[in-house]
Amino acid sequence: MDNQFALSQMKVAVVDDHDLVREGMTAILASRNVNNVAKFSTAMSLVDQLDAGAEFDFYIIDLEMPDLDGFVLIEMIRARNPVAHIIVSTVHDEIWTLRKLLARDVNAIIYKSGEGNEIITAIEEILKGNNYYCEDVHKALKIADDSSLYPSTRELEVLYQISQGKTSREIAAAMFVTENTVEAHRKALFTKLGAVNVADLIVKAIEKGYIKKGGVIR
Amino acid sequence: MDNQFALSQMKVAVVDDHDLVREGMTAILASRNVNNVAKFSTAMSLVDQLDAGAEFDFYIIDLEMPDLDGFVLIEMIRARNPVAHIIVSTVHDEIWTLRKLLARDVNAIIYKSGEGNEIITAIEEILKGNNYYCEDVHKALKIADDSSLYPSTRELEVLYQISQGKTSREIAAAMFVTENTVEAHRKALFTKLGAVNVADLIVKAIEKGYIKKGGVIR
DNA sequence: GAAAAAACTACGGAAATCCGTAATTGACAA
DNA sequence: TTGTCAATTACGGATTTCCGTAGTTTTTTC
Repeated sequence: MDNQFALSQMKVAVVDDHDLVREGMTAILASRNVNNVAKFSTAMSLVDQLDAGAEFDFYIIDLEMPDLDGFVLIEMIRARNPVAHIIVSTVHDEIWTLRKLLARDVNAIIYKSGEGNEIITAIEEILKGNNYYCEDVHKALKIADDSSLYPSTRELEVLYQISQGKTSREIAAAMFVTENTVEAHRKALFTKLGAVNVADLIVKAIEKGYIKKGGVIR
Repeated sequence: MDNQFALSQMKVAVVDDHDLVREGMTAILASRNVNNVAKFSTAMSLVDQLDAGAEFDFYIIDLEMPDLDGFVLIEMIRARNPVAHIIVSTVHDEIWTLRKLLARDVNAIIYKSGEGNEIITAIEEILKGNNYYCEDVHKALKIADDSSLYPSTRELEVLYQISQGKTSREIAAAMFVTENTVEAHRKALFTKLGAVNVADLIVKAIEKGYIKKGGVIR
């Protein structure tokens, strides 16, 4: 089987609300003779097409879209096309996001900041029967698996409460534990994130993706 | 003078280290028959070309590049081509970024998240002799001009230091003022951002774009 | 079923924060 | 020129954070 030939035969759906990204992705695919590309600026427009009988070999999707949560979209695609090859192109390196994507067994994860032809590599690997996760994903997961650096669930709960402006006393009340316990978790967070005070803690937590802006940690 | 004709005649330089953005921008320009586009993945590769005698009508540049600060690039372009039309395409909505861009009198500011053909609008406006700043820029500046909500320069300096994990005492030493002064600025920040403590202050400051989150993200 | 990790509790004390309130100086604008 | 505003300084006191150290209980994992 000629790989180059197989690649150019693929039907691809690109879902991204950013014009720039959508056009860029299409241009990169076109440079490898992948011309059968359908562009969608909203999640629902793709779902509508699928319900109307459309089928694609690859779905390149963004996680943040105005009309639908990316994870919901993944499940909607899978419901309509169980063997769908799903490639997630994102800017999120939060460990939660990655874990949720792996749990949903997406076929590839690449960052938008990566090299353009990484998308080609991803498609080729999937055609060979492999999954493709970019280098930074592997790195993030490696760090996360090192529990000496990665906060526990309980600690992340405290972290979230801190980010909401709660004091240790308030957090203790909300979590039904003593203030001492909260202080212990707080202490663990400091050492694990290498922070010197709350301000530093919050900055580092956001940098490392433990807190999303305005979001909930799951 | 036919505007459509003028547009398609333009020589454009696109500088962005992201493959996706560079290709996307080029594709959008091509859709309006702007085909004389040179792509640069680093700032210095453009500067080298300029030194070798190249000239462009429009420079579409990103602010964050691995090899050179965006503001430095702007000045290097202007030094080589004083009447250069510079369009900044960015993700930064921090108010001082915008202020610095306006101070350097760039011809257009657009966000990467915006509509694709906004870049066309920008070029057309510049050809008419106007500057073009996207809607969100106007909004950000409007909020910033409401001084009752917007921190002063001095307060922003303190805010930055806080985000670096510095204590009031350390900040006072660094800024050559008393601890009391720092506390006063800190207090003003709290009321202006509506924060209840440092953790909250940092979260809100990042949300509002007063602090950029350096490092890990993207 | 034992070892390891996570979760919880405790406490004393130093350091830093947060709060209210108030006053002075200099610059720039109506 | 008079008034507003940014920037500065001041202080006492309550609250909260931060640090070190140390122990118990529960849950997970091999």
